[in-house]
Order: sequence, then structure tokens, then C-alpha cells
Amino acid sequence: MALEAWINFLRAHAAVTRQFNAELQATHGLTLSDFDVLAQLARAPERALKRVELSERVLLTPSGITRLLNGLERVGYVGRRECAHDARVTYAVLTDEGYEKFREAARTHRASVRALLTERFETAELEALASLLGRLPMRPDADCD
Amino acid sequence: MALEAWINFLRAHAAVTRQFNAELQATHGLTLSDFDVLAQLARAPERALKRVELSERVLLTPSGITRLLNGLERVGYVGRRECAHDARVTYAVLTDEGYEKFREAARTHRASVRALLTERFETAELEALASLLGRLPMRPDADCD
DNA sequence: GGAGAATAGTTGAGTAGTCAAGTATCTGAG
DNA sequence: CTCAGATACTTGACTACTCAACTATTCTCC
Repeated sequence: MALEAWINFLRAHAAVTRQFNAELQATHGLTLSDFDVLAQLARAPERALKRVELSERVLLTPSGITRLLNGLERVGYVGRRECAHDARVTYAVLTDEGYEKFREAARTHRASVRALLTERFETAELEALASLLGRLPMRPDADCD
Repeated sequence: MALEAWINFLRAHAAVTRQFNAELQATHGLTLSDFDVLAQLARAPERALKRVELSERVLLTPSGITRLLNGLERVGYVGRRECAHDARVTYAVLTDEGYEKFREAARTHRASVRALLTERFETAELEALASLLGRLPMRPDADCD
């Protein structure tokens, strides 16, 4: 039944993010969102991304991205680079330090995620879950796809 | 792969809650969390629940519940009742007005959820999804169950 | 029956985000 | 060439929480 699935989804999200967030915060001083943008930058070409692109990928508003990046800039994990062709855009670029930080954090985070999930699901189930979740809208208001 | 499932999960949550929240806000002036506690109260015996119970069910901290209930009390959807046996507890009780509000909101919310999900999944898939999600921890730090 | 630990709830301060409005830049149509 | 929009951010004011510290009460058990 639809509503039950939805409620399970909400509860599970709250419980799981709370745990992972706390873990990431405690061992690396990073938010889940921080980690998410670090991850996006790490896999982007030249480790740089426009702020707008970033906001689309991590599902924050542009202003959310500005503030989040302020924090990451202050601690030196990301820097700014101007765009030659368009003076409106500034790229967020991952510094070497930021990349290093990401790699460390990714290792422990990946391990926790894997632990949480493999403890509860068989491989086939995990694939099924990922694929089902993948069919949900991945951007706000994408019900007209 | 575990990490992929997790990322799909995060994105889907952000996109979907954003949409439902906006919808609920626009048509009924309620937050998803507001709706959630209204729903918990509506199905509780005598439509009353201790604040602590509420906080466990909707996965907010006790202080979050206090503040959320402040709002719902101000607009008259919930009231307070003292407990005869234990002077520490005050029950949150759903008023008739609050119950009415919940019923209205539930109808449209249920319809949206159903629409979103049935548009993307077969009945069997939905059951599978609900059951898989149901295996995730439903309370913070419940990895030792 | 009284001290100490646990439980229910609130509050002050802080954080992570939102939205709406603003600035600066770019693009395209007449 | 210019002016009307669109686009890329940033900022101020707000919201919805969280956490830590507090009060008030209730259990425990010697």
C-alpha cells in the first residue's frame, strides 16, 4: 500500500541520516551535505563545478549552496575560480586538501553504509532496492517526466 | 551496490519531500511534520499521546516536539491535558478542529502519494519496496536490534 | 522516608537550510 | 546598439529544527 511505503520511507530516512550524519560529524567534522558536495566535486572534471550545477546535483537551493560552500572555503577544502567566458559564474574547485579529506571520509562512510545495508539485505535485494528507488523523481517537481 | 542505493535514497527523499511539503503547505498550511503528528494523534486511543511518545514516533527530539506543538496549539488543532497519575506528563490531544483538518489534509496527501507511486510502480513492486524499506532501522541508532 | 538516579518536558543558543529580493552579467530581438 | 529579459550568484530575514542545560516530578532501594 502506497502510504505505508511512504511512511516507512520517511522514518527510515530520518533514522539513517541521523546516524550517518552524527558519524560523519564525529569522525571528520563534516555534514552529510558537505560530504555530498565534496563527492560531487571529486568526481567532476578538473574537480570543479559551477555553483548552479552543484545545487542541482545535491538538491539544495542556490543560496543553500552559497552558505555551505562558505563553510568549506573557510576550512580550505574548496576554492573559487572565475570563469573566463562568463563573469557571472564562479566555479567551486576542490583543493588538494579537500580531496584528501574526501577520500578519508569516503572510506569510513562507505564502510558504514555497506555495513548497514548488507547486514539487512541480500545482494539481490539490494539491487532491487536501488533500482526501485532509482525510479523515484530525483529532482524537485519532476512528476512531469 | 550499497552506495548507489544510498545515494538514490537521499536524492529521492529530498525531491519527494520537497514536493509533498510544498503541496501540503499550499493547500492546507501544514508542514509534513505537522501532518505526521496530526496523523499519529488521530490514530491514537482518545486521540491523545504523551509528548515523549510523539517524539519517538515521528522521529523528532523532544524539544522539536515542544516547538512543533506550540504551533499546532496556537492555531487550535491540538490541546493539552494533564496526566492524573504523573504530574510530569502532559498529553497532546487532537481537538475536533484538528481532527477535521487532518481528515481534509489526509485525503489530498494520500491521493498525491498514491499518484506518485502508482504512476511509477506496479502493485507487486510497491509491496516489495515497502517491505524492503520496512527493514531499515526506524529509530535512531537502532543498529543493534 | 530520604538521597540519588531516571524521566517528562521546556528553554536559550546555535545551525542548516528556505524564500524573496537584490546585484551583476549575459543574450537576443528590433 | 540598446533595452528587455534571462541567468548566476549573494544576502537578509525567517523557519524548523538540534543540542545542552535546566526544572519538576517520580521511581529505587537502603
